[in-house]
Amino acid sequence: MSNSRMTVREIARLAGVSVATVSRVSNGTGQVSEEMRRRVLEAIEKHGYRPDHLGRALAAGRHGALGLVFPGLSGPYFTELIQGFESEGVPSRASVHILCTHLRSDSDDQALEMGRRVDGMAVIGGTISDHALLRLAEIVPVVVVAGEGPGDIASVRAENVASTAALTRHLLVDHDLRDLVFVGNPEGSPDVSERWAGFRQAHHDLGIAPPNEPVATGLQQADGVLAAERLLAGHLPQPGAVVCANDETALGMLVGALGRGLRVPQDLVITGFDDVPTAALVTPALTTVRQPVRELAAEAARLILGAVGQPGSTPTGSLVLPTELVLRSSCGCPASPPTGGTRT
Amino acid sequence: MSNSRMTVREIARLAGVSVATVSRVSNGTGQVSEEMRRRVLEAIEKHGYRPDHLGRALAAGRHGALGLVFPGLSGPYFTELIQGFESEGVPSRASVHILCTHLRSDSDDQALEMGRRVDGMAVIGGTISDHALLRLAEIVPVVVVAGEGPGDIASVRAENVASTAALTRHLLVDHDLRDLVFVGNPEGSPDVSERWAGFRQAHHDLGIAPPNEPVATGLQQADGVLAAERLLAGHLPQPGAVVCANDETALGMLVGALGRGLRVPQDLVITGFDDVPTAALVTPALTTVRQPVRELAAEAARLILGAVGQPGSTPTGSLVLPTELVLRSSCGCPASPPTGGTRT
DNA sequence: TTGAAAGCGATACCAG
DNA sequence: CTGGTATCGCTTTCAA
Repeated sequence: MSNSRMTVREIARLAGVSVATVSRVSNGTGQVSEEMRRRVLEAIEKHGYRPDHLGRALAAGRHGALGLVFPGLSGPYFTELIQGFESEGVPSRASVHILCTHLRSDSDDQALEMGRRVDGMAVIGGTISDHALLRLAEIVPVVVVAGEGPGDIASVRAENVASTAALTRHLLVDHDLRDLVFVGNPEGSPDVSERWAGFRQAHHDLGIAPPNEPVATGLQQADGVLAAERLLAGHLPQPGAVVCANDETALGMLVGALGRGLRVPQDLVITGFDDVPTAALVTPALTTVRQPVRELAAEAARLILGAVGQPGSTPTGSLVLPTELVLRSSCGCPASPPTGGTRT
Repeated sequence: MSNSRMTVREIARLAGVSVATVSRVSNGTGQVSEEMRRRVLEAIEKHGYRPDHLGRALAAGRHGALGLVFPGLSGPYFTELIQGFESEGVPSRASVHILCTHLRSDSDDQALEMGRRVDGMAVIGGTISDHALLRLAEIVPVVVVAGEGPGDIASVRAENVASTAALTRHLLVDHDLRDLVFVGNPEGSPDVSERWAGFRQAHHDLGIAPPNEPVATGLQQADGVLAAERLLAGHLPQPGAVVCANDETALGMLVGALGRGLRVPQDLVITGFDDVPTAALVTPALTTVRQPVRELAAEAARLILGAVGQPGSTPTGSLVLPTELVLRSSCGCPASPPTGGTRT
């Protein structure tokens, strides 16, 4: 019944009409008499005809697809990102291509190649070179997510500096902690770089001696566990608090600390960033900064989709979404804070 | 310099040759004189021409893309899966489309829609209906990953039953544990269903009273933390060991237990499944079953790619990849076992 | 070796 | 309303 080798021409022949009429019926465009419509619909139904995507795309000059380029790190952050992006594409019937550059050296070329297969792209900050980004923007609408692009390429990101500074200040002032250490690699991504900046800024603003170099590590949970080992096992002076670049690392750090018999927050204060689902559930619950990841991705998709129509109109401007300080017990705050968070 | 609006015709005109020659040069097919080749290459270079993907795909009758359908759960498992799949596609210059059904009701339709945009698809077991799978197989080569398809649709999965049974037996016999509880929802996915079966089988084989109903929960870390609450907070009889459906849940359970002041494995034994990176790093290290997730995805991609050439030749047969029992300390085994694991 | 022309599958303009 | 036909960008016979 459903032969997938059906074409407009075949259906037209079978229904005894022209291809133009078939096209009109299958797209609901133009005016078609009831009689014709019935005949065509019947033939379509009977043979299970579905217009070929390639033919349609070629004629329309659109791929009906969006691209997403990310480094390929695992974890809830990226999954959330993908889903936010993808769900925004659904209404526009745009499918999503993904590309995990995964530290490969030919990432630039691959991204460029993807640029010829989609109508627009979102690129996570720090995954490909600025040069490639610029070239990409000549081909399709591009927006940088969680980072900043060169030139006036649009970007969507979360507020990092002020919120991390607020978090750090909270530790320094409200809990009177000292010797904080930052866990994360500022070189690794724009996000971490900004958080590290906020961390230092808080120290500076309060006239407190600048912190030591960060413990440069990855953003996965395993990296957090490893960092815990490096930080807590040795005979080094124990830190007063550990400010992690994201929740995953913080969670890894928490497991590492707990597994070592340390009490959190009594023996060690730990904070994260993101507010992933697990953060609120662990004991002690993780103090962190909530970031609207899904929104970030959705906003990026919207920006791109909006520019797809007008040729040459790559979106511009940079959008910074607000974040929210979420005080829980891993920093020493009472278990049930009066409010879910403080707007930054 | 690099106008993206270049077409074969333009280049042909500019180089003073025919479109056929341009095509031959840009694809390296056929015989072209050195002189012509030089002229064409020059024009291509000068104007930054790159053949349009749509035109090429339409002419070739191929999309140059593969599809991956998954439920949309977060975590290292799926990321690993995506990357394994994607990296296998790269050599064949096939890009990857993804679709997170995310429990949506129209998943079947969306998957079918995707079927018309790719050359082949991998579908995670349990994400779409058998009916849809069958229809999909009429359109493109399909393989089910981590599950079993209807009819003779190919499938690639890891060995679940025997390995979970071996793990359970280890707990029951070597550690003389009783009152084990299984955490995971057998209805949720084929994988979990098989693991639950292995869990029961071990009890049966040893003539031990069958276990209680499983604690049906999701596969994310947060679900594990929640399960810990449900299981450990009440006044219910405490379980002798918790066999989790995957590492993520187990890790969540571990944090939950540790955060409650329980000692693992002295007060509670916890095991997982997958052997994600974090599993080996936490304290105590997690006893689990190693599963070759990346290989699973790569194998699926290979199967699909192999069938793309021959029309109508959907791959068949089911491949079951071996898993490996990894004994670490969360079950009570000594911290450094002599061997990394035992082949199942 | 090279070029003219016929598709690939669908859309849309322009007459009728 | 309906049908013929040019077009989208590229590949690939088929002759020359």
